[in-house]
Amino acid sequence: MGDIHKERAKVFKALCDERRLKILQLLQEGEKCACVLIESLDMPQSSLSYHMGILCDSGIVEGREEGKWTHYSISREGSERAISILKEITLTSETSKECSHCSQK
Amino acid sequence: MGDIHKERAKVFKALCDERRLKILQLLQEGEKCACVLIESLDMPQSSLSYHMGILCDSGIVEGREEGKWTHYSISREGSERAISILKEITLTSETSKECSHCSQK
DNA sequence: ACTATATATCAAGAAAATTCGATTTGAGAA
DNA sequence: TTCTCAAATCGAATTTTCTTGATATATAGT
Repeated sequence: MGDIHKERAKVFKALCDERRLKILQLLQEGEKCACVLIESLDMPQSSLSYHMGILCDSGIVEGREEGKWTHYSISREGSERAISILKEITLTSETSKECSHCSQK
Repeated sequence: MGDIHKERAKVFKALCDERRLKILQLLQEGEKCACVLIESLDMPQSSLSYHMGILCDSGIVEGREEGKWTHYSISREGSERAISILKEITLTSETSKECSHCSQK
C-alpha cells in the first residue's frame, strides 16, 4: 500500500543530498572510479562509499567491478525510471476541479 | 557554487518523504484544502502544515488562499521545473569514456 | 605466504528532519 | 469587540540521516 511511496521516495532520497548531486555531476562526464571521486570531492573514503551505496540502491548509478576497482556511472535505465516516476506523481487530471469541501461557503 | 546543488536538492527533498508523496497523490485528483487532507491522511494539523510548507517551498505545490482556507494544488510549472532538473542532472555526455585513472595497468 | 591497495562495513557521535501538542496569528461571523 | 475556526509557528522529544576513524574483506602483486 504505502510501499509504493516508500519505494518511490527512495529514488528521490538519493537525489536530495548536496554531496550526491556533486557526485552525479562528476559522473556526467563519464564513468569514474571511487579513487578519482574521493580526490575530486576531498571526502573520506568511508563517506564516499556511504553515498555511492545510496546512489546505487536507488538505481540511478551503477557500479562495474573490475579487479579491486569499482567504476561508477549514471545508469540510463535508472535515470529514466526516476524521470517517469516524477512525471507520474506530478501528473494531474486534466479536469482539475476545485476543492469541493470548502467551496460552498 | 555548491548553491546550485543546494537549490536542486531542495526540490528532491520535497519528494523523498512517504507522507508527502501521499499528499501529492491526493492532489493529483485536483485542488484540496488542508482540512480535507488532514481527514484523508489522518494526520495532526501541525504535521500537515509542516509538510505543506516543504512542498510549497519546493515549488511543486502551490497554495491559493481564500478567506481563512488555503487550497493546495500541484503546480504545473513547479513540476516541469523538477522534471527538467532531474533530466539535467542525469544527462550524460554521449561520448561517455571510461575512467582514465584505473584503466591502465 | 606476505604486502599493498581498493572498497565495504562497523560503530558512535553529530546534525538534520520529523512528529505533534500547545500556542499564536489571522480572517470571517455574530 | 468577541467568538470561532483555519492554518502557521513554537518547542521539545524522537527518529533518521550523515560523518568519519577504525576495522574487515577482497584482489593483485611479490
